[in-house]
Amino acid sequence: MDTQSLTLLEYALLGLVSMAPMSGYDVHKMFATTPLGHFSSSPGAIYPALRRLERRDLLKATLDSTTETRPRRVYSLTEAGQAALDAWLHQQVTREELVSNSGAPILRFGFAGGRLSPDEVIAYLDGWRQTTEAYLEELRGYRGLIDASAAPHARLSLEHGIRGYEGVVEWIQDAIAEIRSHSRRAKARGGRRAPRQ
Amino acid sequence: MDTQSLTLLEYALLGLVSMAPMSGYDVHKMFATTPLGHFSSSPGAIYPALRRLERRDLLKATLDSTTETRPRRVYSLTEAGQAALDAWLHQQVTREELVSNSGAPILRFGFAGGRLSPDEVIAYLDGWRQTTEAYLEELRGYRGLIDASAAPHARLSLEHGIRGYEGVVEWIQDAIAEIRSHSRRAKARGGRRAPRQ
DNA sequence: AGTATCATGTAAGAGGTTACATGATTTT
DNA sequence: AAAATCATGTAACCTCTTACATGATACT
Repeated sequence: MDTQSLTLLEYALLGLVSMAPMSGYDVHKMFATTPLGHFSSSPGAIYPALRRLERRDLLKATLDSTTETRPRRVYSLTEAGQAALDAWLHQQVTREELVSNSGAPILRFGFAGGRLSPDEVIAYLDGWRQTTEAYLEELRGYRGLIDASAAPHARLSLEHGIRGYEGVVEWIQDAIAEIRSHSRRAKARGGRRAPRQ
Repeated sequence: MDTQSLTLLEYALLGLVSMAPMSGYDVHKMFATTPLGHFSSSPGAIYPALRRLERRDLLKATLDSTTETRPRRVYSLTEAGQAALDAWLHQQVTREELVSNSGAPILRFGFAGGRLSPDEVIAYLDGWRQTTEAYLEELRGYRGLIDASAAPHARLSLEHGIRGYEGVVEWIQDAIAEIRSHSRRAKARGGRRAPRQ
C-alpha cells in the first residue's frame, strides 16, 4: 500500500465517493450547491484529481452506459481507497491543521459518520478539543505582549482568533454530548431488537 | 497603474511593509513567530513574492550596507504600493471570501489600523457583519434539509459552520463598540491638546 | 575550530485557476 | 431551431512546497 499522503481535495473526493458512488459531475454539483467545505468546483481541479486517485488504485471507475451518450465515469472506493480513507479519519487533529485553517478537522469529522464507531468519533473530538485548548493558551499568551492602546487592531485581531477557537471548543463539547446520547439510544433500541412499525 | 490583483500573500507583504520597512528575513520571522494569519514562512514563497512586488513597482528595496556582509534588501512601499494597499483595504468583504475561508477579511482589518479612519473601519466591519449575516441565513436554510437522525454528522458539521459565523458577528459588534469608544477618547484628548506626562 | 544562526536565494515539481473545447440532451 | 445545461475533459499559466545552496557572523 502506497503511503504517500494526499491533498485535502483528494481526501474530500475519497470521502464523498465513500458515501455514494459518484461521477466527476456529481462532485462538481456537490461543491457548487452545498456548503461542503471551501472547495472549488472547477473541473480543472476535480477531474485530474479523480484520475490521480484512479491511477493510485484508490478509486475505480465503472462506465455507466445506461444512456447512449458519452458514458459517465462513476467512481467508487477500492479496498486500498477504503484503507486510505480510514487511515486519514483516524489521524488526530494537529496544531498545524489548526494554524493553517485548512478545514481538514471538520472535513474528517463529517466523513467519520458511517466509518468510525461512536467511541472513536468521541476520541477524535476530544483530541481536537485538547489540541485547540493548547493552541488557545498559546494565543492568550500573546495578549500580554500587545500594547492595546497603541495597537488596538492587533489586539482585536488576536481576540478574533481566540474567540473562534473558543467557539470550536464549545461546539466540540456539545457534539460529544449529542453523539453520546444518540449512541445510547441506538444501544437501547438494539437491546429490544429493532421493533419495526 | 496596474490593476491586476495580487495574491493574499502579496497583500500581506504590502501590509507588513507598510507598518515598518522590512527585509525578507524579517517577514520570515514574523510568519514563523507570530500568529499572523496562516502564512507559510518558507523562503521559496516569500522571496519570489517580494521580487514580484518590486517588479510591479509596489515595493522598493534599499540596500542596507551598514554591515559589511551581503547587504539586506529592506523593502518599503512605493506610492503605487500605498495606493494598491489602500484600494485593497477599502474592499468590502464578499460572500466568496467568507466561503473560501481565506482569512482575507481579518487580514484587511489588521492592516487597516493606521491607514483607514475610524469611520471607514467601522463601515468595513459593518459590511463584514452584513455579509456574514446574509450567509448565515443561507446556512440556516440548510438545517431543514438534513434529516438529523439519519445524518447526525452532516447536521453537526453544518452547526459547526453556523456557530463560527455567529461568533464572528459577535466579535464584530464588540470591535465596533471598542473602536467607537477609542475614537471618542482620542477626540476628547485632541480637544485638550495632547497633555504629556 | 566548529556549530548554530543570520540572511538570501534557486531548482524541481505538484497542484490549482482560468479559460477553452467538445458533443449530447433537454428546454424554450 | 436555438439556447441552456449535462458531462467530461485539456492547455497554459502561476504560485506554493520542499529541498538544497551559499556565505557571513555569533557563539562555545
